[in-house]
Amino acid sequence: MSKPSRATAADVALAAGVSKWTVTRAFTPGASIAEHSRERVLQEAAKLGYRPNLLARSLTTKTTNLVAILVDDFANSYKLPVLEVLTQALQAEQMAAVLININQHFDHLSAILDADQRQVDAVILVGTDFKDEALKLSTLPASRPPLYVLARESTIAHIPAVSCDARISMAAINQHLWAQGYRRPGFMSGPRSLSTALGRKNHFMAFWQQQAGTTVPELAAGSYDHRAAAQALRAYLQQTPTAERIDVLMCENDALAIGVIETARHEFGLRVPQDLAIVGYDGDELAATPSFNLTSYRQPLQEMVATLIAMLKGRSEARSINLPGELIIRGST
Amino acid sequence: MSKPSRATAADVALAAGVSKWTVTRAFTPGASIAEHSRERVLQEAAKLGYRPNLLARSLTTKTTNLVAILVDDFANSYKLPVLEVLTQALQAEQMAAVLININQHFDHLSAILDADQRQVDAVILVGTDFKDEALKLSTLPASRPPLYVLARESTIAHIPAVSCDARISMAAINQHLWAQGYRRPGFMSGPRSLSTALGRKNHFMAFWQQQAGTTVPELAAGSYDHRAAAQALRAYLQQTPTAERIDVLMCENDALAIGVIETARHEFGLRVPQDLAIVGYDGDELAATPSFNLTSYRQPLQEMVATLIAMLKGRSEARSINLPGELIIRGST
DNA sequence: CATCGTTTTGCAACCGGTAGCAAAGTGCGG
DNA sequence: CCGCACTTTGCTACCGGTTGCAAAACGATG
Repeated sequence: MSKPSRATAADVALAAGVSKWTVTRAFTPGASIAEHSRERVLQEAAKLGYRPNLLARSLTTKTTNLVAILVDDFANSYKLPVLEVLTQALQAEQMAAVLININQHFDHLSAILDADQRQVDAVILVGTDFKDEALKLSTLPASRPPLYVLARESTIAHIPAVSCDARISMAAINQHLWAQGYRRPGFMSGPRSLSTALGRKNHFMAFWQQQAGTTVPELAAGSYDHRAAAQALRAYLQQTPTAERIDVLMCENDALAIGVIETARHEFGLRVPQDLAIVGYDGDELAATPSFNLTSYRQPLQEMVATLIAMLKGRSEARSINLPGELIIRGST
Repeated sequence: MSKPSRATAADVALAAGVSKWTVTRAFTPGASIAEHSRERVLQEAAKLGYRPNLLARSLTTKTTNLVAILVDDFANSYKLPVLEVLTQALQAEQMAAVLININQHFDHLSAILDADQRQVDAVILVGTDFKDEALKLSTLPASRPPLYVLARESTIAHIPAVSCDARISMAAINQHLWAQGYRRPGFMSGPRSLSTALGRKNHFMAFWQQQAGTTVPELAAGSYDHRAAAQALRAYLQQTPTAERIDVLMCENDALAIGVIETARHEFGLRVPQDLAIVGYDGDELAATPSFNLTSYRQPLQEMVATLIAMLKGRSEARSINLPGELIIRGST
């Protein structure tokens, strides 16, 4: 009475004078149905405001067109464009994204189990990694939804990842820094994860070791948070005499780089890039503003997302892929 | 064989030597079931990796514990903390959020219909509004999921909104500006929506009209985008002689304010706050950094979200509510 | 040990669709 | 006007749970 319950296929069938199976067919692209009865059905459906219940459909088709997106790092403003591009690309494929917030109350495992119960078609880890939880992965039911990692190299065998090529990008950055005359580089790292073994840090450090025998000091922020970056820089500057300091700091991403610039300038009065040059990674829009004017390596976000979606739609083989991005040179180096 | 299909309640029932209805009861809090058989069932369920299929459950219970979150403004970095707080609060209630990207390919109406087909329990419009689409709302089926508006006043009758109180916040800001000696204020507005009739702009302008008979010029950015803000400021400064310019600019949110600061400083060489003072709105973390050091009005995000969730869980009456925030005075005024 | 109230369990029906097959309808050649 | 192939429609069964009621088991009481 007060809540007019939704019209069902049976209601439409009655109104259109056909069986409910014919109604389903009218809403199934490519189904075998006479043109005149499809029109009749759609007309009645519109009149009754009928739209197929996707829950019921999913129950039999075993596909929900839902993808879970796991995010654990809301302090990093680059997550916003990632979410934007990802949701738009999914929606273009008639899919939708369930955004799951990973934090101390809700870990990766709970999130995957939860997503699994909701029968999502896939789980995408966005710029996050399992760390030591990787081991627990084996406790997951064998029938869990397929996992993918976006914008971070996968540390877990058999889990495909789409990321920006660390080797190529670091080569471009190092070439630029070397050409600019920098000789005392430092590296600021984010969360410690197993992936560092393959990641940006190692490629960066290997270059300087080979090229000049330099051991690059690591400033460990511990997380991709500008406050953590500030803290790590503070610690380094306080315990390092001016003469021995690095002349350029490569930051694992833009969020760190921005924290570093802020702290270097306003807390230590350093000029960027004269006293300390800074390089970021991601290509966050914020870093492009005149205040920061940060040299950064832009990740090919659109292509990465397109590649990932091709995988999960089965249009392309699911395996880890590294794509090249683009070095954007600005005033911070 | 290759894909071990999920265990169902019937499988667990067989293993535990009970009927499938007993299995359901073991997973239903407060159901009538003997303790020993509950344990037996849970034990077998664990062994088989069984977890109830939420799709099937939702089909009969008519509740999905899914909420659609509609976002149309990914350029505004304040959306990230909003999403963080919102998803966390939902997850604490065993709910999950479907993030829907509103853009030129996918408008509000399509999003609501889509969410409706997925049987979401509610739709939350985050800091967005219908504008002229409000009219089309009547074309929605009467049985659509309940709509809520977060962080924006609702322009549509009967749709509850939880927002930051514009009257109180603007009074605090105006009092501060007046006390600081500013007398020639300007106002930068974002998207034109019907809600402006009730919103920040009118409260701001009304004060200056009453207090000093001043008509406040409006700099219309058209959207909450720092580039649009830059453009609007540029247009204003270029056509206004220095002597006639405003001495303080109230921006409808922090994203605009940041664009304004950037442009004023780096493009026009203006000092903030000496040549032009700036006030923002939201309390975005980014605005707190030394580079911007923006005076802003912090929205009570946690409380707003808690209030909204109380409404949609039916714990509190669903009606529009305005909550007070807090003026944070920094160096930009 | 019969009786009665209470807890626990089983069952038929249903939620709203889809798969796959069988029956009915249609058009065309001979 | 019949037979055949092809299109269209209807139907049974099922997806994996939940609802609400009836039957069974339990346990205390007289």
